[in-house]
Amino acid sequence: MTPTIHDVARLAEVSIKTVSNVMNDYPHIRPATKQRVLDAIATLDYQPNLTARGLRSGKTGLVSLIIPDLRNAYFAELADIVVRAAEAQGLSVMIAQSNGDRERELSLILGPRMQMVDGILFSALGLSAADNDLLARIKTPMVLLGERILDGPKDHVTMRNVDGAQAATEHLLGVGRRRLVAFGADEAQGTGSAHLRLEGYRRALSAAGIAEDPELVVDVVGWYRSTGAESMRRFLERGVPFDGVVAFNDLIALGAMRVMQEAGLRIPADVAVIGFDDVDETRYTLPTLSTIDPGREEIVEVALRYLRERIDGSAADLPARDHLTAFRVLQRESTTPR
Amino acid sequence: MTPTIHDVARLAEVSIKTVSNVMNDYPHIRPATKQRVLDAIATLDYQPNLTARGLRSGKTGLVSLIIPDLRNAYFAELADIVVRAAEAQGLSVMIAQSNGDRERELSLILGPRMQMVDGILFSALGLSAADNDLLARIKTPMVLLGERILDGPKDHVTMRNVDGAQAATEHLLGVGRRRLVAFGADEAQGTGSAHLRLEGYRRALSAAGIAEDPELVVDVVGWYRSTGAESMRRFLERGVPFDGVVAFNDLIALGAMRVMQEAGLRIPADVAVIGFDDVDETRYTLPTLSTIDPGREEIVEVALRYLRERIDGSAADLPARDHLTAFRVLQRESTTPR
DNA sequence: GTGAAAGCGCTAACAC
DNA sequence: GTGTTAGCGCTTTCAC
Repeated sequence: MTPTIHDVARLAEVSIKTVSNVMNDYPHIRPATKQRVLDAIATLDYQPNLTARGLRSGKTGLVSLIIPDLRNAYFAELADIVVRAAEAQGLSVMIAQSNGDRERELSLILGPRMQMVDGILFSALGLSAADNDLLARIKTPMVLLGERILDGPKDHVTMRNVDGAQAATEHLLGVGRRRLVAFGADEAQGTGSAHLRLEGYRRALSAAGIAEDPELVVDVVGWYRSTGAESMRRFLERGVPFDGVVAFNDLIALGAMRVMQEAGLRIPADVAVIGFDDVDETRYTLPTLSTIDPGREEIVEVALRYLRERIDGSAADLPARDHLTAFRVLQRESTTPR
Repeated sequence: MTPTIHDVARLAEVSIKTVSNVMNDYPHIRPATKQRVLDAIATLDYQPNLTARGLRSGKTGLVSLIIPDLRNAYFAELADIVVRAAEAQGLSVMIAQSNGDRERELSLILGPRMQMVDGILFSALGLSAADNDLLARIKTPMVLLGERILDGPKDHVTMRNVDGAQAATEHLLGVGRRRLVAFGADEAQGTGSAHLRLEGYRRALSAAGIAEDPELVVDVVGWYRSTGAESMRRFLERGVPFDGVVAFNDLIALGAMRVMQEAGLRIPADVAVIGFDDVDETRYTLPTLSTIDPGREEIVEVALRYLRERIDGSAADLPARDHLTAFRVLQRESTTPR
C-alpha cells in the first residue's frame, strides 16, 4: 500500500504531528528530528494524500477555470497562461467548458464540483447582470473574466474594451480609411464585449467627425472563423462600399479576410483590417493581421492575485474589485498605409 | 455553514446511512423514505462534499490531462474533446502542461497531485522508451497518447503515423508532384512522430520508385508556426528545387506556407502542401490546407474507455493495450491538381 | 429496509 | 520541541 503519515512517523520514531510539522515547514523542529523525518519520507517514498489534506484543511489547491471552449484560440491561450501561472503558485487547474450556454454555466458554478476547488476563474458568456444576486450567493471565491457581467458582486478583470475598440478604429482612420465596417456586432449579446467594442467604434467615428452609416455595422453571431466568413460573404453580396474592417475579434477577422481575398479584394490595398485578441496565428497569416493585444498576461496575473486574496482571506472585507488592463495596438501588414 | 449529510439525516429523520444510500442510488429504499430524504436535500440545498467522498472511496472523479501546451492548436482541440467527453461521464479534467520537458513530465506524473486523480491521460514528449521501467512503477491508471512511447507498460492510443504520412506523400505524388520535401524531421525526437512520419514518406517514395534526395529532408525543431517559418526560410535560401511539401504537422505547414508565399511561390501552382492534424484553422487559410485528419475523436474515445476500464478494474489483468486510429486524407486547395 | 460505528489520511487544538 | 486526540464529511461493513 502507499505509505501514510503514520508509516513515516513509525520509521522516524516520532509522532505524526512531527511529520506533519515537517511537511508544512513548521519552524520549531530540532534539526536532527527533522532530518530523521526527511530520511523516513525518502526511504518510504512518501507523498502526502492531498485529498485527505483537502478535507481536513478545507483547501484543495485546485482552481477551476470556466471558459466557453478551448477551440477558440483566445481561450486556449488564456488557459495556457492560467495553467502556467497557477502551477507557479502550486495550484492545479481544472478546466470546464460552458459553450457559452447559460444553463451549463449555472450548473457548473452551482454544482458540487465547485466546492472541491479553492476558487473559480469564470469567463461568463451566458450569464448576465440579471444573475447578479445568484452570483452573490456563491461562497466559493470567484473572479469574473471578460465583460459580460459588470458591476457584479464578484471581483472582475477585463480589458478596456471601449478604449481598445476606439483605438483600433482610430488606427484605421489614421491609415487613411473612412468607410469602416464594425464587424462583430451582436444584439443578442446585450452588454457583452460586442456592445462595448461597438461603442468604442462609435466614439472614434464621432471624434473624427464621421457620421455612422448603419449599413456598415455588421452582425456576427458567435465569434468563430466560420461565422466571420459567413457574415462577410453576406455583407459583400450587399455591395456596400468600404475600405476598412474593425473586427471585434481575431477569428472573425481571419474568416472575413479569407472571404474578401477570395472575392478578389486586396488586403490592405483595398481593405485594411484590424482584429482583437492578438492570437498567435495573426503573426503568420497572409497578410499578418493588425490587432489589439488585450494584455492577457496582466489579466491572468491580476485575476489570480484577486482570487488568492479571496481564498486566503486577506481581501475578505473588501467590496468587489474591478481591474481594467492596458492594451496595445499592434500594427501589422493588414493595415499598412497605402 | 454548508449543510452536511448529518443535517439532511436529521431533517429527514433518518440515519446518515440512508441519506448516503439515496445519494448513491442504492436500490432497496422505501419510496416514502427516499422522498423524505430528497425533500430534505432540496430544502437544505445540500451538496455532497466530493473531497470527503474522495477520501473515503478512493475515487475523486478527476482525471489529469498532461500535454505539452495549449498554445498548440492540436493539443487545444484535443483538450476540448477530452473535457467534453469526460464531462459527459461525470469526470472533471485537470490540465497540466509539460512544455515537452522531460523533467517537468517526470515531476508531474510522479508528484503528489497525481494521487489525487483517478487516472492520467499523458501525451509524452520528453519521456521515451528508456523510461519504461519508471512508468511501470506508477500505480495511478494511465493511458499514453501519441507515439513517443511505444510498447510501453501502459495502454497506448495513437494514430497510424507511418500509414498517414505515406498516404499524405502518395496524395502529393497523385497530384503530379515529384520533388517532395519531408518537412519536420527532427533527429532529437528519436522515435517520436517525426521519425514515424519520415518513415511513411520514405515508403511512399520507394513504392513509387522515386529515389530519396537527402536535400529534401528538412529538419524543424519544435513544431510551431515560428519554427516552420524559419526552417522554410533557410531551406529556400539553399535554392533546392521542389514542387511539394509533406509537412509533419499543420502549424509548421502554415508557417512554411506563409514564407513561401512571401517569396513569391504560388500554392498550389508552384508548390503543393499537405499537413497533419486537421486543425480548425486549415479550413480558412488562403489557400486552405490539405491535411491528415488523425481521428482525434476516436483517440479520445478509446483513451477514455481504456482509462475507465483501468480505474474500475475491469481491465485489471489485461496487459498494456495498443490502439491505432483510422485517419483520413483531406484534400483542400493547397493540393489542387494543376 | 435502516441504523450504529469505524475509519479513509490528514491538520490543528491543546497538552506537557 | 513533540505527542495525544479529535474530527473534517463521507462510505461501508455489520447488525438488527
